[in-house]
Amino acid sequence: MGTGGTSPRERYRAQVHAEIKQHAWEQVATTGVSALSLNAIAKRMGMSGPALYRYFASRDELLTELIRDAYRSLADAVLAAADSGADVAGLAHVVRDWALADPQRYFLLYGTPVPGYHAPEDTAKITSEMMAVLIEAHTAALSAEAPATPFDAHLGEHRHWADDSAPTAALRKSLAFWTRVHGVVSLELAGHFNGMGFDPALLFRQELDELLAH
Amino acid sequence: MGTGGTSPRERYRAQVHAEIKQHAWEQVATTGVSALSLNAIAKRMGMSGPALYRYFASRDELLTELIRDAYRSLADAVLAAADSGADVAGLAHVVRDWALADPQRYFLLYGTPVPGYHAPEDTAKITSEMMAVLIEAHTAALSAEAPATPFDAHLGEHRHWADDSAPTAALRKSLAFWTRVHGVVSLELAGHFNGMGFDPALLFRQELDELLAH
DNA sequence: TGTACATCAGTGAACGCGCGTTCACTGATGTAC
DNA sequence: TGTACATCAGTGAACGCGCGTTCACTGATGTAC
Repeated sequence: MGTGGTSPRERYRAQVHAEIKQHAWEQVATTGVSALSLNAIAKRMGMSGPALYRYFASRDELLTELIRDAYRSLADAVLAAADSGADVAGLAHVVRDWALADPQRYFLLYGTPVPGYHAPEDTAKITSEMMAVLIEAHTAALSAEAPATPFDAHLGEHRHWADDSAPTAALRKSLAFWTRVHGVVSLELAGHFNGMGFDPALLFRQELDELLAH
Repeated sequence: MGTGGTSPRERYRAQVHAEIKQHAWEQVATTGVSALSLNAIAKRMGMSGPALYRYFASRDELLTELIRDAYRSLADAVLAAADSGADVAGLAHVVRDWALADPQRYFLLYGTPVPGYHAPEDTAKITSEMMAVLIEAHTAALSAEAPATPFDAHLGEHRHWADDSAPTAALRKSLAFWTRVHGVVSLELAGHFNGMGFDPALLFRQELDELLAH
C-alpha cells in the first residue's frame, strides 16, 4: 500500500507539530493566552518565525487547536473516570484536579471570553459528550422520590442537548454541578479566596455535598 | 480661603481625567482588556498619545484605576440595595444585573487572572465591605435551627475576614452565594449556555432558591 | 486695570520593541527510473 | 547502485502595524504686583 503507513517525513512533521504545541502550552501556562506568539515559540525552538507557517496557517489556527485539545483533554478525563466507575463526587474531583493542574488551560475554556473570537464549532460536541456522562452519573444518583423544582418545568422544554431518556432532574443537577464546580474552582484559581485562610477544597466539597443531598 | 475650593484648572483636569476613563471603559466593553491602549484612547479623543501622560503615569495605572472603580461600583450597588432593605435574593439579582450591564467589566474583576499582574491591595477592603453586607443579609435569613455542616468546623477557624458576631453558618452561606452567583453568571456571560435554549435567569433563580431553602 | 512672570496642558518627533505575515531563496531529503 | 528530478522544511529580509514611553517644545491660562 504505497509508502506503507507513515513516512519519515510525516513522522517528522507530526513531531515538530507537537513540539510547537508543547511550547505553546508552556507559554500559555506561564504568561497567559494574550502572550501566545508564534515568533516567541519559534525563538524558543531555535527556529525562525516564518518556519512555523509550515505547520500552522496562522496564530489563530494554533490557538484554535489548543482550545480544541483542552476541551478534548477535559472530556477524556471525565469519560475515563466514568468508565472506571467514578460517581458524581469522583467526577467533580477529576474536573477540579484537571483545572488545578494548569489554571491557564482551564481559563482558556472557561475564562474571560475574547470579544469577537468564536471557538470552533466542534467543541460544542465535545462538551455535550462530557455532559452526557455527567447526566448519566446524576441519573444513577437520583433518589427515588426526586422532587421536581420550578426550574424543571422550563428545562423540560429546552432539553434538546440531552438524551431523551434522561430524567429532567438529572439535567438540572448536571447544570448545577457544572456551575457550582466552575464557581468554586474559578474563584479559587483566580486567587479570590487568597487572604481568607480556609481551604477551597473543603468549600468545594461542601457545595458538592449540598448538590447531592437534595 | 485661598482659591476657594476647586480651581477652574482642577475642574478641567478632573473632567479630562473622567473622559479618558469613559473612553477606556468603552474600549474594554467592546474589545476586552487586552486591547486597552492609551494611544487608541488618545486618538479617539482627538489628542496625541503623550498627552494622556499628564493624567496617568502609565497604562497600568489607568487599568488599576478601572479595576478599583469596578470593585467600588459593584460594592456600592450591593450596599445601596441592602440599605433599601433588599434581602438575599434581591442582592443576588443586583449582582447579576450589574454583571449583565457590562460583561467585560465583570470579567475585569472575576475573569481570567493575568499572570504577574496584582490587583491593588485596597480592592480586598472593598470586597470585604461587600462581603459584610452579604453576611448580614444571610444572618437575617438563617432559619432558627440552621444545621452545622462539616465545612463549618473548618470555617470557624478561618474567619478573620468577617465580623466576630456573625454566625459561621452565615459565612458559609455567603461564600456559597458568591460562588453560585459567579458560577451561573460567568458561564452565562461567556456564552456557554448558548446552544442550550433554557433561560439562564431561571437556572440562576434555581441555584439561589436551593441556597436559601436549606 | 495693566503688565511680567509662572504654571502646565498638549504637541510632534523619536526610541525601541515585538507582533503577524509574505516572499524569494537554499539546501537537504525522498522518489523514479 | 547510481543518477536526475521533485518535494518541501527552514531561512533571512522585508512589510506595515501599533504599542508604551521619553523629551524638548509651544502656547494658552492663571497669578502677583
